[in-house]
Amino acid sequence: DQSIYACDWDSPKPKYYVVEMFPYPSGKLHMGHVRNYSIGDALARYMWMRGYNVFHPIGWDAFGLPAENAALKRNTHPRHWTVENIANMKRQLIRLGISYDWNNEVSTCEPEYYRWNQWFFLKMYERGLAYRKKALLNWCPECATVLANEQVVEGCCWRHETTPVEQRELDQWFLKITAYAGQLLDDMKQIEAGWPERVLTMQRNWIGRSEGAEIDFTLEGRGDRIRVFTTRVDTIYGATCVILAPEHPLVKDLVSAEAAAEVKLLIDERATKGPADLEKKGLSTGAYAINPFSGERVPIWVGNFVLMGYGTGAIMAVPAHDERDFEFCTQYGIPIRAVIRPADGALAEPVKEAFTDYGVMENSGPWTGLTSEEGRRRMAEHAKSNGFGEAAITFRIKDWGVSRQRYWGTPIPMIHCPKCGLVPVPEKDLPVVLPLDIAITGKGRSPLENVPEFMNVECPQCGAAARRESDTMDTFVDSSWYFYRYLDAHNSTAPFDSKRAAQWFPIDQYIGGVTHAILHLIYSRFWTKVMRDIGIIPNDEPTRNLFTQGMVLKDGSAMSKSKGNVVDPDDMTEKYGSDTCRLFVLFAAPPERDMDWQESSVEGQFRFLSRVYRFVTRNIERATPGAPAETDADRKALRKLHQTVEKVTHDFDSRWHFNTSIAALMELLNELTSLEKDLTGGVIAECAEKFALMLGPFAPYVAEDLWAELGRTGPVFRQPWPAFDPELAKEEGAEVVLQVNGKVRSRMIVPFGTGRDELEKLALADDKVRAQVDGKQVVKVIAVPDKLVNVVVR
RNA sequence: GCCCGGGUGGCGAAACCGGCAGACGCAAAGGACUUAAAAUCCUUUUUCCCGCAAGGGAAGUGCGGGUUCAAGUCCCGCCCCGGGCACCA
Repeated sequence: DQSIYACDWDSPKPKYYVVEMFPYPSGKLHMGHVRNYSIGDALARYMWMRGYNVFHPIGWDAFGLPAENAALKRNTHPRHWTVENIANMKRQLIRLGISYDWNNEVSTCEPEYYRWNQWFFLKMYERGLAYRKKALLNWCPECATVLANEQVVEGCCWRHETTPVEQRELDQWFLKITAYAGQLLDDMKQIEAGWPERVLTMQRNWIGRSEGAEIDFTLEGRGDRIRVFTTRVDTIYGATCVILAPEHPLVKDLVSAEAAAEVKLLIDERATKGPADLEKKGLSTGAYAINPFSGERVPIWVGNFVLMGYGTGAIMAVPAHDERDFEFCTQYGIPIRAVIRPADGALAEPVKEAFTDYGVMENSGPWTGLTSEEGRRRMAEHAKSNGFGEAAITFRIKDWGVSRQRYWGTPIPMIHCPKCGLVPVPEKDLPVVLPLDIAITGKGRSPLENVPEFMNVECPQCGAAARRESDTMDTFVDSSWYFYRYLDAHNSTAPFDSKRAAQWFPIDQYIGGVTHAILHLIYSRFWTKVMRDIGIIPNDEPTRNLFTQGMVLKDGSAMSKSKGNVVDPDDMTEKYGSDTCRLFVLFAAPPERDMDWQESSVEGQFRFLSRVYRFVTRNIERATPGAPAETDADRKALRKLHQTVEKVTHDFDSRWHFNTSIAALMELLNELTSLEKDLTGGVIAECAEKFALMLGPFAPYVAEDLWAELGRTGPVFRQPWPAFDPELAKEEGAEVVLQVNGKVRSRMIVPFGTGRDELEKLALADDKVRAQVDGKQVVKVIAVPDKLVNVVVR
């Protein structure tokens, strides 16, 4: 029964659909996956029947584990994939009736995939888009490893809940996604029609563009300048101090030894507390800075709420017009001075709370009287022409830290030479592959460092003894471009064929979970832009349309192994079969909505499929394809059939609400069974055939079976999608609802297209309408042809 | 705090452009078939009121207002649930 999708690369009507696969460590699918796949597979089968060649490939995000490494199958990282697990998963997919082009399977854990990851990395390194720098990172002393921000739970390690996380400064590799921040934002124009609004909003917030100015304050007594970023230059006459982030490089110079200890405390405390429950704290450095606009001398403070990673790491505090500054300055008795008044009000003094809206500038020297908008623009220009600042745009997004001190991941292809410094691995030496014989302890630095055969190399430049970089790449690197590799999974001279990519990209439809809105979906957009700049693809964006399905929830949260709330589809398929299982998840809710796990309606889906099967098999003797319709029942059945085809086709073409498509099929079956004894052979044949075809995308096995029962050959998804005849689908007449004062009182059947005047006349002649209208004055009659008549009385 | 979703029967849901609220399914109740059970089929099923009945009436889509002949749908103001971001200067 299993059909494998094939792909004709030169198809005139190619469609490229990618359905997200997020594999499950044990090699088992859970119901969340079944839902994703049922949606994607139904769509793929439908598109196929509509004459598109659908490329519906499969990939394994293998977390960098070499597939051939039998020694590592167990007791390594729980997310590891193994050969057996992948094979097991394939068996499960086949059992669910989900088919793929196995020839284009991509495994991101294979050396060939490493090769191209590394190739891209080196291209980026050449262009200055990959760089190494010291950065502060979360460090768990117990695990002796770096933690991602998401792995820090309430200041402690996720695995050691009582061990506070420390901040350590480590050399790490970064990809310069910030260089593309503007494009990532601007190019949203190209995709906003096809992406869900909420994903775009999340990305917009994440990129966090803000327009303002950078202004230099001069350090009193030294010529140094402190550059601050502000979105509100217009408030600069209200700046009553300058505040530096604790990590700001100037802080060391400005504070005494004992104050330095306090600064360290500020840094440590911030590392262990979320911003929400961190009080604003700070200390004065004793130094002063000169406001370049007013010439005023203001104190320099250090504040724990100023972030080194955003803007310049220094701010001018304007307590009268910024809530955070207000809070800080009130606490330390720093003066508060209002310089913006509401456009229709007076300057609020004394200042009781920050006024953060735009207004009119006051007490601002020559700028007094300007609006905030004008002030922002003109003061930035002024700063620029006088050499103490300029208009500036700042982004919230930070460079992508790709270093991982883990075994599972593509080795970063760099060499540390004591003489030459950082040396890239020459392209001819790629791929750098992971050693297979390795002990994973879960402790200490990367386990790779304990493997001399891996670590010790000759410097490609000078030949001296050198060491490899032991960091591996974040596995999000793998997922950033896997869907390009699908097009050309076995290419060994390039990541993929550029002509093919130009033909197939952007992806027509990407289907995945919303959980990746700001991780995977932003990284893959970035990667596409880099590949475009390298010159191997023409497109700016990877995906024209994105569909985010809802999660499958159990006990209020998404199914996941760590929560221990997964439901195994095996039990259901064991009992009812995979078609029932698929039908069930599709019927329970429309695909974009979260779905709370409730198994109760599964019986209904099973009954439905059984009834379809019985209806077809018990009537098969009578079916005479091509015979004309004879009875009234025939005509009714045909009408319902064509209405159903219309409905299901429409659902597929517009919004994929498969729950209503399935409901329509159920209605059709109900109608057919109630008319059954009066149906003649021709209609039975047509209905059974089209029913099987429409069932194909949702319940492929039963559909194939019925198709064979009907004596037809060839797989259902190779048949053309059934057409409908709008004439046959038409009801005999329009049912018009008769309302009096907006309440339904009666209804009537009239020929389609009956005019307004005629409708009004008929309505007013209706007994039930007359009973309501009697003795009252008819004020107005609204008639909507083929729909309703509303008689308004007083 | 800000930004997205969502709130409709006992339950999952439908109503796509402002035009019959509750399609379809589950569960429940009653009935048919059966020695019996399972399976299957039929009937009822938003709530309340009037009626022996046929039938009729009223209310009803989180809450309060509004627009309209007509509002689950549009507008204003709230409440609750879920998600994302959160000292971003």
